[in-house]
Amino acid sequence: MPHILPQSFYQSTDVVTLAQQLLGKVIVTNIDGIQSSGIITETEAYKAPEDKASHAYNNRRTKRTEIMFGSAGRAYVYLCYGIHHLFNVVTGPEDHAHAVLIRAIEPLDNIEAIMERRRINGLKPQLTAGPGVLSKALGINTNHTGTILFDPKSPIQIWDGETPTDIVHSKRIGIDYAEEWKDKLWRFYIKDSQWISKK
DNA sequence: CACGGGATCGTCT
DNA sequence: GACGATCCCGTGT
Repeated sequence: MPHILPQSFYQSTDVVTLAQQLLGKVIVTNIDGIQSSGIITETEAYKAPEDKASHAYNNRRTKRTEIMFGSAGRAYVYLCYGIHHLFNVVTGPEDHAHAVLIRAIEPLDNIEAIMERRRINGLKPQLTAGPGVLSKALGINTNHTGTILFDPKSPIQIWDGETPTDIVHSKRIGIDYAEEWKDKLWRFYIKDSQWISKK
């Protein structure tokens, strides 16, 4: 039987390994009375304070980044380019501003609702492959920042799933400004999946 | 299929 | 006042 991931899952100090372990897990949302879910197929690790690609680089604490310094297993959702809501999982002990950006999912339950939210009719990668579109597909927005992911009563939860056999490691997307940190192979995706934002 | 650019707004300087 | 941890659509090949 599948079970919800406990808070202890998120508490590891090794965010790079956690990003890989999240592949195959299942995000379940219960938002506006509609339940839907998807299998995580692509992730990226962000490791403040040293990681220049992280919003919390150099332990920069602002109203926006504060949640990343809190306890593990909560959602960090922020607005990107004024349009897209990007969903992250906060990991590590308190005061370690680690997070995993979820970049793509494979639609699982209530695909009708997912297609309706996306205004796309058809099961193709553009439906849920990409950090902005997966949030839209599951109904996630910035108001969900702080949501506890290990509570079955929460609007966003993450459940156990099938562990993938082959994982591809690659550079993170869209962080060219991060100098030496831009070349870290901290983006991970399931090799055989078609639900990937970019090969 | 590769590219180039516009959309759009909260956040931080 | 500038700029994104993006996406989509238009153009040209």
